[in-house]
Amino acid sequence: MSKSQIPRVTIKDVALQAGVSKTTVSRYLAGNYNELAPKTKKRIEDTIAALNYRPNVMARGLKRNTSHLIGMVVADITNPYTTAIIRGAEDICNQNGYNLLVCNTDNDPQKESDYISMLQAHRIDGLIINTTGRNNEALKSLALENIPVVLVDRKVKGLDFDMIGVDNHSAVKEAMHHLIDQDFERIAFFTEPIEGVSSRKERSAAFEQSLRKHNHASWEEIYEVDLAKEDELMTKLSHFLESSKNQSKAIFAANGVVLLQIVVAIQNLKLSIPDDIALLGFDDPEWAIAVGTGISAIAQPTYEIGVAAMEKILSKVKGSNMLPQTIAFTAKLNIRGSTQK
Amino acid sequence: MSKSQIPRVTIKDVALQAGVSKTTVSRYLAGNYNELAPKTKKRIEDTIAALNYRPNVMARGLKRNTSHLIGMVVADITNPYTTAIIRGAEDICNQNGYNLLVCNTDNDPQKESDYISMLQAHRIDGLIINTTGRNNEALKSLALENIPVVLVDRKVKGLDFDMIGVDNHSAVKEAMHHLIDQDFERIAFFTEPIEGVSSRKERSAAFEQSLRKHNHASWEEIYEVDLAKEDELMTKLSHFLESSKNQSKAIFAANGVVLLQIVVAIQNLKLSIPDDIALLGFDDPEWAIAVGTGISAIAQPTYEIGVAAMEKILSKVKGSNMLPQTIAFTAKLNIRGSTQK
DNA sequence: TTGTATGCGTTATCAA
DNA sequence: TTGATAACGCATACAA
Repeated sequence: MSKSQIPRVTIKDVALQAGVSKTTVSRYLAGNYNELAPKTKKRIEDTIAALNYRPNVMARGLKRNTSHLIGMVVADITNPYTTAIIRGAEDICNQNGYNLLVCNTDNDPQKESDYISMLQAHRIDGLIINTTGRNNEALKSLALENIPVVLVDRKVKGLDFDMIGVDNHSAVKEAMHHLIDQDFERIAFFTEPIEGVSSRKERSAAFEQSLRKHNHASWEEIYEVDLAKEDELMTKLSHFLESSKNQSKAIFAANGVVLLQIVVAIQNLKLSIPDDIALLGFDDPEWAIAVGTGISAIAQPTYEIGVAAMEKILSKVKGSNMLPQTIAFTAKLNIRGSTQK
Repeated sequence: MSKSQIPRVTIKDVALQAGVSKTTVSRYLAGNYNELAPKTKKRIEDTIAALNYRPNVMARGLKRNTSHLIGMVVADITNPYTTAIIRGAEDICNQNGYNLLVCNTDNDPQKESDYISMLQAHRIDGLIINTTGRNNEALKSLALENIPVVLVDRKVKGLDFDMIGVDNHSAVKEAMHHLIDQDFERIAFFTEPIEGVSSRKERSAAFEQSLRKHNHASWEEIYEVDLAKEDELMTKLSHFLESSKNQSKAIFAANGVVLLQIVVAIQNLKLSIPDDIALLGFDDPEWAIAVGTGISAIAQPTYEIGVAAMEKILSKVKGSNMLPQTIAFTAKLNIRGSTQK
C-alpha cells in the first residue's frame, strides 16, 4: 500500500540541465526575454520542452500570494441554469489562465459554510457564489481578506458585492401581461421557499404587482413549495385545482426546477396543457420546447451571466477598484403552446 | 487600480500570539495532541479561533507534495449525465477534505489537452476524466508522474487505467429485446460520432448484434450525427423516415443529448410519438417522463458512478496499488408510452 | 513537552 | 546579461 514518490521536475532541474541559474530560468518563465541572451533563451526553451517541465503553481502561488484559483459555489449543480453559467464562467476563466474550483451546496447552508472555508484555505483569488443567503458572515470575512466576491442570481441584504442577474421585474411583468391578455380566470405562482433568496422575492413581488395593476389582486395566489418534501407540490397543486374548478387557469413556475416538477405532476393527474391548465416557466430549459406543444418560458442569457460574473471577478483580481454594481440582463419571453388557448 | 495586499494570518502569527513556537502550533494542526500540554493546546486553540486562522493549503502542499485537489475533466457539463456524476464525485471528495477542479472541454481535444496541462501545473493528486479519446499521450504523462487516473464512461485503448461505467451491452440488449417484442418493422440507431468513444462503440455494436441475433440483420441502420452541424440530424432523420414509409418504426437514441434533439426534430415534423414513430433513449433525463406519454429510456446510476470514480481515485491517492479494474454498473430500462403501440 | 533549523519550488532583491 | 540569496507558509528531523 505504499506509494513511491516520483520526484517531479523542478526549475532547478531545468537550470542544471541548461547550464544556467534558477533565476535565469525564472526570467524566461516570466517572459522577460529582453533580459535574456537569445542563445540562453533558446537553450532554456529546449530544456523545458525536453524535460516536459511545468512550473509548480503552488510554489508560485506561495511566493506571489495568488493561487490562480477562482471559487464557484453553486446551490444546485443539476439545474441547467447553473451549468450554463458554469460553462460561461469557466470559458473566460480558462482563457485567462485561471482554474475553477466548483462546489455544489445542494442549497445547504452548512455545506456552503464548509466550502467557503475550504476555498479560503486554498487561497482562492476570487469567489462567484449563488448563495443560500445564510452565510453572510463567512462572505464578509472573505471581503475582509480582500478576496473579491460576485453574487449570481441572488443578492444579499447588507452585503455590498457585485451582483449579476436578470431583470426579474420586467421579465415577470411581460409574462404576466401575456397571461392576462389570454383572459385566464385564475393565475397561480409556484415557487421554492422565498425567504432569503432575492430572485424569488423579486419574481413573486412582480407577480403580485402585475395582478394588482390589472385589478386582479384577489388572485394573489403564491404557493411556496419545498421540493425536498415528497408530496408538498402535489398537495398545493391539488389545492389550487380544487379551488378553481370550472375556471380557466394558468400556473407561473418561478424557476426551471419547479417547472419540471409541475409538468410531471400535471402528467400524473392526466390533465392536459393548456386545455385543462396553462403553464409558463421562468427559465427555459432545452426540453421546454418538446413538452406538448411547447411550454412558454422566460429564457435567461445564462452563458452570458457566467461570462459577466467571471469578467467582473477577474477585473477585480487584477486590481480594479470599481464600486460594486448590479448588472441585470434582459430575459426573453418565448411564447409557445402551453399558454395559447 | 492598485490592490492593497492584506496580509493573511499565518502560523507565525498564531505562534507569536500564543507564546509558543511555530512547531508547536504545527503539532496542534496535525492533531498530535498527545505531544502537547493540555494548557498549551487550549491556548493555541483559542488563538486560532481569535485570529480566525486557516492553514495555507498551498504552503502545506508544497511541503507535503500534495495539493488536495482532484481534477475532473468532462466532455459536456451541460449534459445532465455529467452533472449527476459531478455531484456524486464532489460529495465524496468533500467528505474527504479534498476539492474538485472541474474542467469542461466541450468535446474539444485541444481544450482537453490544455486543461490537463493546467491541472498538472496545479499538482492535482488525481484525475477523473470523461475523455475525448484524443489525448492519450497527455494521460500517459500523468501516469508517469504517478498521478492516478480514473476514466468515466469512456475507456481508451492502450491506457491501462481504472474505468467506471455501465454495462452497455446488457442494457442495449434488454432494450432491443423490448423493441423487437413490439414487432417494429424498422429500428434505427442514432448516435454521435462513434470513432474514439468506447461507450458509443459498445452501444452500437450491441445494437447490431441484437438485430443479427433476431435475424433482422438487414436493418442495421446506424446513423452517426455530428450535432454541431446544424442540419445533419434532420437530414439523416428524414432519410430514415423516407426509407421506411408505411412501416412501423422505432428510433434508439444513443444518449440523452441525441434523444433531446430527436424529440425536438420529431416535434418540428409534426409527427406523433409513438403512433408515427416510437422512441427509446439511452440515458433517462428527468424530462423524459414528461414528453408525450413518457419516453422509454435506459437510466444509468449516474450519482453512483461519480461516487465510485471518486472513491477509486482517493483510495489510489492514499496509496492503494490495486491493479486497474473496469467497474460496470447495471443500467435500468424504464418502459413508457413512447414504445408501446 | 517544546524549540531550532532546514527545505519544499518559486520569485524578488540585490549585486556583479 | 546573469547569478547568489532570501523569503513565501508550512512540516519535519533533530536537539534539548
